[in-house]
Amino acid sequence: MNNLDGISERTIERLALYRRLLSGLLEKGLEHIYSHQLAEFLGNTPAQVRRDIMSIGHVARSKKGYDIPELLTHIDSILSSGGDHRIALIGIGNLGRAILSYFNQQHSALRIVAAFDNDETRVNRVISGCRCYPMDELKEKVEGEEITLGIITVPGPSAQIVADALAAAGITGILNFAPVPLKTPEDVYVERIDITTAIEKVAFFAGKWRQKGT
Amino acid sequence: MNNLDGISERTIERLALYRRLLSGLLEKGLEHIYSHQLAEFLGNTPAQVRRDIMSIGHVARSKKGYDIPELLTHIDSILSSGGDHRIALIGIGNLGRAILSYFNQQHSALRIVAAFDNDETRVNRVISGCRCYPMDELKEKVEGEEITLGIITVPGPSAQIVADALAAAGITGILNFAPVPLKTPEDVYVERIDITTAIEKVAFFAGKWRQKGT
DNA sequence: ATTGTTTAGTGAAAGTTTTCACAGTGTTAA
DNA sequence: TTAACACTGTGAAAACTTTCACTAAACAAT
Ligand SMILES: NC(=O)c1ccc[n+]([C@@H]2O[C@H](COP(=O)([O-])OP(=O)(O)OC[C@H]3O[C@@H](n4cnc5c(N)ncnc54)[C@H](O)[C@@H]3O)[C@@H](O)[C@H]2O)c1
Ligand SMILES: NC(=O)c1ccc[n+]([C@@H]2O[C@H](COP(=O)([O-])OP(=O)(O)OC[C@H]3O[C@@H](n4cnc5c(N)ncnc54)[C@H](O)[C@@H]3O)[C@@H](O)[C@H]2O)c1
Repeated sequence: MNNLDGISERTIERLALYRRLLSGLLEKGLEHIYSHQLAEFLGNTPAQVRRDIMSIGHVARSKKGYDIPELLTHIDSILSSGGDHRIALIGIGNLGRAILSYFNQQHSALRIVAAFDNDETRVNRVISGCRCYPMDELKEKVEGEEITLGIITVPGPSAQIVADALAAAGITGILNFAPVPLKTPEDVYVERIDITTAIEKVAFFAGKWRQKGT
Repeated sequence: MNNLDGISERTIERLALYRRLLSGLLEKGLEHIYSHQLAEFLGNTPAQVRRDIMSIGHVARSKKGYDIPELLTHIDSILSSGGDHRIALIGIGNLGRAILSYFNQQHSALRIVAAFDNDETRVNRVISGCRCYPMDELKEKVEGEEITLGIITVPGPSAQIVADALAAAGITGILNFAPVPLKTPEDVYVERIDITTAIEKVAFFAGKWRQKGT
């Protein structure tokens, strides 16, 4: 399922963090960085940093730490090796609009190019530079605009229907914010972000820690 | 760090899902459920369901499946064993407002009772039933309202400052949406949700799958 | 009652991820 | 030129998580 080329799912997540961090450091004019510095920034261990970097086959030319532009280019090439993606967002509610406004300020390789909703008062306009369409144009636009990923921000009860529509339209990856697990064909990769669960988890562990020590 | 009472971090996340699911099933009048049915709903395996349930020390009275009200009560007692929590949200931007509107429609044990921002045009009003205050009232309100958790929805560059302020005010758990890792005292539990990273991950794996098979 | 079926509970195996610890090597300073 | 040092790359161990596979017990049907 995962683990392409010996790169684990967790490592991919951290590579995205390294990229963002390195990119910022580069802008500040930094040229080199040690694994322990990266670890310090990311809150993990130097050993993990080295193993992550090792797993993409990177070899530092010198022992003055990693060459930032080189490493950045390398990580970038791994992360973008899945190809370019154009994204559709379904569910132009509070969360959907927040994501639209955030996302289309930045990021060039990953762009939300179309948004959809079944509430007709929310469509046929432009939000944060993104065109909004009714649901019955989904398949047409996905195919026409060569959209490959979908972000689901509709209420739980509608999420499966939307996922089915996305899969039928030929999308291969979904980011699901609805608090329900989705059933999709095997060739659709699904990632879920469950904000409510995350808060419940914090509540549990924060409470436990308060009761005990560390 | 984690694994209180032999309950792993992953299990806690799934318990939150079981709770939500069972709660819905109970409302539909269902009384019993088999591990394989739970697994079907959650997209995992019956063995994992049984192990999760076992790990909280639950014992099914009969073999007709789990008694839903009983199991729900038990899971609830575990998840709420961290105590009640009142929550502060910092950063009344697009994402912050989406979370406010969503959260205060539901959930009684976990409530966002105050929101904060350093932009004075955004404070001293009520959004989705939640009072908004300027940052300099943070400590006072956290102490006065007995707030124990914080949700950070400010831009990356401000997140650490806000985290420091929350920790100083005595908060024990943080949910961080800003795309930067936070440094906090050991007795503050931090969970991060990184939407950008999640999309990059989907892009990577969806792309890879498209290139290969499964 | 008896028998066959089905399911929860669980030790042990398998799989995954993180951490340890050290060999090898570039770097620096004398 | 050499010696001391510091850091990377990595095999191996440890820690954690999931899955397998079997036992025992409840249940249903006869
Ligand atoms: N906002 C949050 O902070 C938050 C937190 C946790 C979970 N979520 C989840 O995220 C999702 C969106 O939350 P929200 O607050 O933006 O909700 P919202 O009600 O503001 O927006 C939902 C949007 O989806 C549209 N929609 C409904 N059914 C549809 C369908 N079948 N096809 C197309 N569009 C449809 C609605 O018209 C609406 O515009 C929900 O599943 C919610 O549970 C949100
Ligand atoms: N909106 C999204 O979909 C999205 C996606 C990925 C990440 N994020 C992250 O979530 C966070 C919030 O995103 P957003 O879209 O709501 O941003 P936003 O700009 O709409 O809102 C940020 C809010 O924080 C306030 N703020 C800034 N500095 C502050 C400080 N020091 N103290 C108190 N308040 C302060 C601002 O006044 C503003 O109201 C950001 O870190 C962003 O990177 C958001």
